[in-house]
Amino acid sequence: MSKPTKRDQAIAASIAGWFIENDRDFPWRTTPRNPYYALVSEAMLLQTQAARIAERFPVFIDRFPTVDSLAHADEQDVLAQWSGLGYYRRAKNLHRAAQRVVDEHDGVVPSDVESLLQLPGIGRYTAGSIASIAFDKPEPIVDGNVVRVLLRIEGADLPPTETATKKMLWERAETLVKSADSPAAFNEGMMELGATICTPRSPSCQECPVRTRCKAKKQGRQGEIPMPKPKPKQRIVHAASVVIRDKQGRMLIEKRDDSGMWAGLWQAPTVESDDKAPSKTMIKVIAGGKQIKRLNTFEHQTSHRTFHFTVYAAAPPSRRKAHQRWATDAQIRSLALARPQMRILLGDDGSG
DNA sequence: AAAACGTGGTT
DNA sequence: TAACCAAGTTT
Repeated sequence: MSKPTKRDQAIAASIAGWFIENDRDFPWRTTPRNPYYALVSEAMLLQTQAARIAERFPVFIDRFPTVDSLAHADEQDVLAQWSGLGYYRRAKNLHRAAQRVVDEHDGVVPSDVESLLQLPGIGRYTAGSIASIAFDKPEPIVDGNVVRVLLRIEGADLPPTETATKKMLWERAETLVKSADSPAAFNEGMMELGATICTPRSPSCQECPVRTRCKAKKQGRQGEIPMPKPKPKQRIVHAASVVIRDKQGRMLIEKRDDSGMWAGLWQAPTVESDDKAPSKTMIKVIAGGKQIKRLNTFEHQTSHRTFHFTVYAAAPPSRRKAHQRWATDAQIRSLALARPQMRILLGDDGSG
């Protein structure tokens, strides 16, 4: 770590001071901060905008108010609380992390980065985040917001995903957080600044607490920094799901594999195929051999795939397959479902 | 090192 | 509208 300059100290003080006056009111921002809330909110916030989590966090906490309650919950119940949020591995990791906190740390969320890093789903960012925000320790954090803010402040036209760039950013973050009076306010301030002022496009530089010290602004290049990230390859997947109700109105559902996309979540009987839509024969097989009727189609976008879903209806088979079960609407609402299946099974398109 | 992993907001 | 990207981690 390099020695902080006068400019570094001024930047750290400006951003921490700005945050104290301009923090948004989120349910995990209690006074004082609750380390369990930090654990849960950080898991939810990975790659997800804070405004979206604001509605889901209180519901989750209502269901699992303490580390202990989360540790003793069924994994399916935790996953169910995650329905529609995506990256479902975060929920499994959070659940396991809570169990480890109970088993190995007497139910107290650890405050040091070393211990935090041992917990599943907690990497360098999250460990630093919990240590600094919940415990006010001078630990650096670098998330997408911090990358953008720091590269702009330095006017550094560097590829943000390169190892050398990341190394430099972590060092700058460390220098700055160690020169801040409140590491918590500085780190949260960096992210808040990136989320509300120093936005990816059309940043509000005139409202920025470090506008006089920002090299990108000085050069008028805040719109070009950071360079865009390379985007992942997209695959097209065709999926057919069959809605099957028995006489009592229950629906036939099955559990997905424990690995890969939507691991361990529930769905209507579904086939997927890469190149072209699944054959009618194949769909009838998963429908239990009865005649099928096409209901509707829709697209679903994920980070690496475009799904073309076709939804069918079929009469109930005389006998369900071993891996399938019948479930009432109420039961289905309490299961872990990915967005497309919420739509298929519950008629919930996510808009409400 | 690169790919997998979800879903929705913003411009 | 179609990019672009969000409080990243794991394999």
